[in-house]
Amino acid sequence: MTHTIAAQKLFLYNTLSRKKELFEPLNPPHVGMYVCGPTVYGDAHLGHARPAITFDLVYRYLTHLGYKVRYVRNITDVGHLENDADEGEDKIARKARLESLEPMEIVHYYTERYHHNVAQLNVLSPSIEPHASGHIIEQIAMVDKILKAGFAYEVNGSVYFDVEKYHRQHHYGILSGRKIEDLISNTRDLAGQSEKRSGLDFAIWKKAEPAHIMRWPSPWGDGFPGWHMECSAMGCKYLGTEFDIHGGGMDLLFPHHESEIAQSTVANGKAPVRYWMHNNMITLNGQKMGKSLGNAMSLDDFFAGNHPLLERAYGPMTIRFFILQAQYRSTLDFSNEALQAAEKGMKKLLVATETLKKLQPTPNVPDLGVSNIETACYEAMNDDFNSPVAIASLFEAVRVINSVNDGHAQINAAELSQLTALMQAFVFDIMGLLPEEAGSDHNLIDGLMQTIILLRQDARARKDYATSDLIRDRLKEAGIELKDGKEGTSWSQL
RNA sequence: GGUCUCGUGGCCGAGUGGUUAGGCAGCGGUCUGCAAAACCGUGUACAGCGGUUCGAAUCCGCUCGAGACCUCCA
Repeated sequence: MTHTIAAQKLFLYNTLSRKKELFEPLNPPHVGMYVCGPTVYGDAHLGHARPAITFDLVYRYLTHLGYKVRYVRNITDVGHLENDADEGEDKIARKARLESLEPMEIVHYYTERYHHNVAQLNVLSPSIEPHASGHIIEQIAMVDKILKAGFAYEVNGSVYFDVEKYHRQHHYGILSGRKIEDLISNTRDLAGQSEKRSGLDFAIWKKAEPAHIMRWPSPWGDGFPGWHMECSAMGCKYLGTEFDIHGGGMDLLFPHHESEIAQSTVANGKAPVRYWMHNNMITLNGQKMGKSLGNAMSLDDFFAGNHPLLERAYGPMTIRFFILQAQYRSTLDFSNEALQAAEKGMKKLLVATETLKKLQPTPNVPDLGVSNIETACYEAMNDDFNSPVAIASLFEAVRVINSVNDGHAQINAAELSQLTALMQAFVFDIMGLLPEEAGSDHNLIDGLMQTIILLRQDARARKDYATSDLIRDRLKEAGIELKDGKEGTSWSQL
């Protein structure tokens, strides 16, 4: 078999080194992967689909190669402040206040909606999905460790990480490439309002004001953990003090991931992550799509076509394919034209997988080059998950399938089974595309259609084209397309 | 202002020293009663200017343009 760990050398781009590196897990065949999940205070938008699908692809491909992946994707439900400089209101708490709900009602509601959306995108469920609010004890323990190590200080019930002290012994900026001198000079002056010794410092535990609902007792009084703490604490709990892959959006690179490294390094005595992976943003008219920018398009709106910029609705698989047609480290600009092109291309690919099932092998015919296509698919994926190049190769396979189906080429039995396995692996298992839902009443419709087709056949035999065209046109209006092929007429839903 | 990334044909999007990316759209052909689908063929693409090189979209420099991060964001 070609798709084994031993046979494939996987290179991935490590943000830490800014280079593509050979992937060598700490404890093969096990792989630990942590990905920053959503803060559940609002509906998931197109931007959330990017990391969900990107790391779903990583998860699926690693699994395909034979790795045993423990995939942890968290739910942020506490500590993520609205404005910050570590001064704003908690995002969840704010939403709860605005809607007069318990914070956990907000969390539950949006978590379920997130789950529903990513399931629509055929994103596999992670191995573990920890909530920040369920790991307060672990976070307190970590804050305590950092304090004891001397890299944090308590002020008035809050605990802050001392970035400058950390930087004297380690390297703050190792991930983002930032220079601490620049950071110091660029940090907003808080005009002495802050308890922090330096604007660079960040809260790892925050005192809860009396009105603050989301609060837990701690050695420093009632409060809540700082946002960066959760990933450090939960990553460590489920994947160990050092694990293989940490993923997330590029916008989390600084300060979130940089601070995670600092916290974990101090608490555990070593850098937590070997390979950092960051997906790029989805843009709208060239500008990043983001909640705070007010240009986010929710996934529900997308699937329903309810947005002024949408010419019509797009299915979840169209969005998945659209995202996979760009390499995850490139920005991807939204447009109706691009989405419609993606939709057509995907349909062509999926139809070919159906056509493939009907192909018959021919004895003693030369190879059509399926092995080359297979090799190209693996090489693309091994090159930092280059899904667009892999998809380009799959279209080569589509050409082969259709040529055989049209009788322009013949395929031998060995290649036919190789091709079948290849398409199953890459289209469905790795890319995670789903065939169009046939619907539970497909058999009923097919029965009706066969009758209609028979009647139309009769009309055509009599050269009564007015009738045959009327049938075809009316069906098209109803969403069913007829195609007259050599071996009779077939139908498909538009 | 600082740090960084990017600018590829009508649209999207790979490639990163010499060799076809691919999809969508367009054009021509085959097939078809006509279509659709499919197949075959078809595009003086690499922001501009200069440099390195036998050779640059690919390396270097400058110019212009766009974006990201530096504050919450996937």
